[in-house]
Amino acid sequence: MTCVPTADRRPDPIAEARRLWSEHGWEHAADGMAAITSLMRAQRIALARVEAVLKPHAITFARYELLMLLYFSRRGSLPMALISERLQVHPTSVTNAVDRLQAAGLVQRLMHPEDRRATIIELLPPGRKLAEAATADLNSQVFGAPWITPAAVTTLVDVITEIRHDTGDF
Amino acid sequence: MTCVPTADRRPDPIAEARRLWSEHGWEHAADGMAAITSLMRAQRIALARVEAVLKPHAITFARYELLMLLYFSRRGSLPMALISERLQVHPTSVTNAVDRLQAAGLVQRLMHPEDRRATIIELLPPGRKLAEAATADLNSQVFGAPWITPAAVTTLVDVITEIRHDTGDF
DNA sequence: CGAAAATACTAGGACGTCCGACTATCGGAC
DNA sequence: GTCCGATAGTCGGACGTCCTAGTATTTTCG
Repeated sequence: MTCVPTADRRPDPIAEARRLWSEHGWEHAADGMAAITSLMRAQRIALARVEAVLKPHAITFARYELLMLLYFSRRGSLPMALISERLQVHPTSVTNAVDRLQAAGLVQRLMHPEDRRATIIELLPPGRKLAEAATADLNSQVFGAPWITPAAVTTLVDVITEIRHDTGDF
Repeated sequence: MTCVPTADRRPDPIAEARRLWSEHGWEHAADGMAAITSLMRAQRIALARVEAVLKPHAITFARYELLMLLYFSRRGSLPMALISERLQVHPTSVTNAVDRLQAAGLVQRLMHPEDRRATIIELLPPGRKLAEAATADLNSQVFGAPWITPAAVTTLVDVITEIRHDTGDF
């Protein structure tokens, strides 16, 4: 048992909300509410941790993800539409990220040789270097750090994978 | 076993990334990377579902949460500092949300009778009405909907609660 | 009692995400 | 062959989140 009430331990706001939901006759929706609220909060916590590590590299998680996608691609370049699909974000979000990465000299826009509508984004050497350095830091300080038990990590991935699959995410 | 490859089922981008992480010698960090990436994606999916239901009410989830906090308070009013603490968001985010709620006539700013630094936010009748209507919709269409198995929902909450607790969230 | 530290809130700005609208370009269908 | 729908990207705007000041007050303490 943990959770011994101490002066500096505030009660969990989400557990409180869940209790209130039940008391108001919304028992059937209490867990769902708690799940979604938890998701929102956990995402902000995780993002803050990641961005703190990324900050010295002058990059954000959104841009890091794009960089890694290019990093893992065979030619080090991908069309924007494919980036949008893989990252599962709106095309305008990709435009936004690419603008900043390009301004930082990390990637380059090239025109597609066969489809003049499409734009190819190419990872430049500085971008590749930054991707490797940032990954080393993230792996040691966040992804591979024991901030939570390994079992819980895999459980989390499994549950979310189920959700994502059931909601047609892939 | 699910996941039979079909023409309209793209491979899971996160599972792909996890595999690449392992292949590049980052096995120790692969699960952590997958967990955080999953969290980011799941949050966006959940938020999109919630906001779709909230849209007809002309409100966002952030403002809905603030409204519900006031709704559950004894006097129907709370100081901004307390709202910031309970919602676990930055004070400026509360200012932002209150500005919009006030503009919509859903809440009201009052000055604290004893501390002239503080501001009390009071839920107005239209705000209370909207909170009830929005909750009814959310409970039936999202929170209480079988978008995922009940067991998975509670597992999700449990795991995230563990993460939140371990990271000092409460 | 008065100065320093803590607290409450707001202003301005950076970012990411999405939506709707708009311009090119590609591909079929007739 | 030409027109029309689908596709690729970008632009402008709305929002939420955070951070860094900056202004009031209140509290603490020398």
